[in-house]
Amino acid sequence: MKHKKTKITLLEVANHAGVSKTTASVALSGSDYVSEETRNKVIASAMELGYVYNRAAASLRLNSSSTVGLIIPDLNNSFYTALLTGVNKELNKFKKTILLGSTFESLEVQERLISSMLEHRVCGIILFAVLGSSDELIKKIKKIGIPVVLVNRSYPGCDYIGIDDMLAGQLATEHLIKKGHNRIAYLGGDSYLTSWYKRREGYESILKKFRIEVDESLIIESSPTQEAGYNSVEDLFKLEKMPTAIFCFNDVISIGAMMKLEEKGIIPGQDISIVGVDDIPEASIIKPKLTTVSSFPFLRGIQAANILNSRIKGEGGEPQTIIIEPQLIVRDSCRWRYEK
Amino acid sequence: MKHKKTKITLLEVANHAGVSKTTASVALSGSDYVSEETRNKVIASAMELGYVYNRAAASLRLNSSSTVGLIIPDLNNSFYTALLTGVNKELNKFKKTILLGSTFESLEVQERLISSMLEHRVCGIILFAVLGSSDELIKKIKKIGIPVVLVNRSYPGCDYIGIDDMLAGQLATEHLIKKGHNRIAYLGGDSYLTSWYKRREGYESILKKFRIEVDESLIIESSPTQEAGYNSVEDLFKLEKMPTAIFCFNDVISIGAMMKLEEKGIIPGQDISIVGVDDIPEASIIKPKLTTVSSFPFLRGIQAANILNSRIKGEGGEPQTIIIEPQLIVRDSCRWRYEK
DNA sequence: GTGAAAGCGCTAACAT
DNA sequence: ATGTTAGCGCTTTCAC
Repeated sequence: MKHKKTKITLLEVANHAGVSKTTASVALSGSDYVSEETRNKVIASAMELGYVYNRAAASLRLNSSSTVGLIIPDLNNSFYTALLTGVNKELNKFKKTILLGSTFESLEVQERLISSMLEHRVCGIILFAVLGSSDELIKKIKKIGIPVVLVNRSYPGCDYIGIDDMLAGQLATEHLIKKGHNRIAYLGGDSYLTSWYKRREGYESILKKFRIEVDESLIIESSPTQEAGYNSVEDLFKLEKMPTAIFCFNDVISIGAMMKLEEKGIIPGQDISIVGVDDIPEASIIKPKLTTVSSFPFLRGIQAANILNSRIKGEGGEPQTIIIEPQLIVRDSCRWRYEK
Repeated sequence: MKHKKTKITLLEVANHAGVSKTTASVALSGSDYVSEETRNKVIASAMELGYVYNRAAASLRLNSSSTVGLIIPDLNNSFYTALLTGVNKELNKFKKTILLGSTFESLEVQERLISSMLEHRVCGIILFAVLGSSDELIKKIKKIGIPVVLVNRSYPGCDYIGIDDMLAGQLATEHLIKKGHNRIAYLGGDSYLTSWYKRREGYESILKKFRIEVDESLIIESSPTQEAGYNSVEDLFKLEKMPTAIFCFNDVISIGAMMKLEEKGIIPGQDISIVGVDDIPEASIIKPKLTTVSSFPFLRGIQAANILNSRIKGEGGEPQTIIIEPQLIVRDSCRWRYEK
């Protein structure tokens, strides 16, 4: 265990097997330009010598690696973890490894992360861009020539796996209205987010459909985190008249909001109705169980990985835009409300 | 955007700046063996040409990369995500990137993952070994000569960041006993896990201390997942006499158990008391809020990253064993129980 | 079916 | 302070 064993190279394997480097390489790569017999010989030698394939060398030669960069804003939001799980699961099948980066909502970190991945010669990037990302960033990656799959925003020339955010807003709002609410807040999230804007459009369109006036004071922005959700409820209390229902930008905000409401003695699902978006695992753990609009993070992760993989293999065609239809999941956080 | 731009290499940057390749390399690496003036010239050229450092080439040359392998069993367990967050946060500081792998509790996947990371020439590995891992595995990595930090088990020659599992078991059990319980189950987790065994030791030691007989039928094994926790509660119902309290192997099991209990009309924190281990974020979201013994996953992630980093830098010394003292976090899932 | 040889982009002696 | 040079281990024509 003391002496540094000098690393075994392909050449040594070849020598040991009594073939050339080329043959050894070909044999190990599984191509069938070698006889079965030779291949077995080579494999046996590799095993015996404890050969470890050097991907750095291969990457250099090939000018591309077998790693995929995945960049998400926040490891503590289960939405992203679910996405990550999907990506991971699918990429495994293609024998690709994930180079992971969490930006923690910082533009600067995101910039660094992307540079680093480019330096690593990742063969593709799945990017959940942080709030306020410039187009420059994406342009920079595209210029290098590696495929990019976007999850939360579209950009010309990139594949995009999104949900129909407007519909998400509509589903949530309509559910609330049908439960008898007409004073519905839209809580949390940032107007810089395309998704925020679209969900708001959905929200307003339904209000209009039911001839309910849009009340700007019921639209409250925040960052898209649980903590922000918790804090932003304060703004609701400042209103002369509390809403009877809240459509939250996403589930983590819903959870934060529910906690604050409860602290203030307002019981969610009883005194006030709540709908979130995403359907993260916590949504069915919290009490009352959260009614939410699923945005299928796991599924999107799988799809993102698949599209990226086909791009990496050079399968061309126009950039794809996949818009998944969100789905209302009714649980226990909304109650009937009769006219006061 | 059409023509493939041929990649800029260090040589081209050097030429453009009117210096040699070496000088360019040294200048960019931030060493101060070049004049400030030269460095600036080189940096300017690199920027202008859009140079992207090729880590594959550097890795090959250096025979080591700037990536660290992190292997965890389950991305869907927040315990691991918290650990990951800590590792990620700390590694960022050292400009290292995470090559992530989730084994999903499969030995075979773990094997593949480790091989892959070795091929990538990661400069170190943080390993949360899956249940049933053989020593061979770790031996294999050590033979390559890269440092390994273990999180859930110790192994000669490796650093280890664990918690005092026996104490965790004691803390939980004692809390329950002091609340008046004397029929306490130990639910979930697998006896193959060192941590399971140690927590059981703690559990039994406290029972003995209070002269309560150990009842084997109250010790129920399962895999360490939420779903398993949910299912294993069934076994409790089969007993002639239900326990009045449950010490769960970890928080996800507690959560699963609580869900099942509730479905059966037994209200946790009221009809039955529950204590978990880990203190994952969900513990304070679920209702009743879960009383648990914190195992400080985030902190352990940070420490693991730190130790690994110092090993990578070649800082020697004996393998460290850091045992963090778990801490009882009292919330709402345990109630006083008076003698019937 | 197999081998010889070139070269990917970088770093680190060593020389100047 | 800067340049010359020799590989790191692999894949891939192109011969045979």
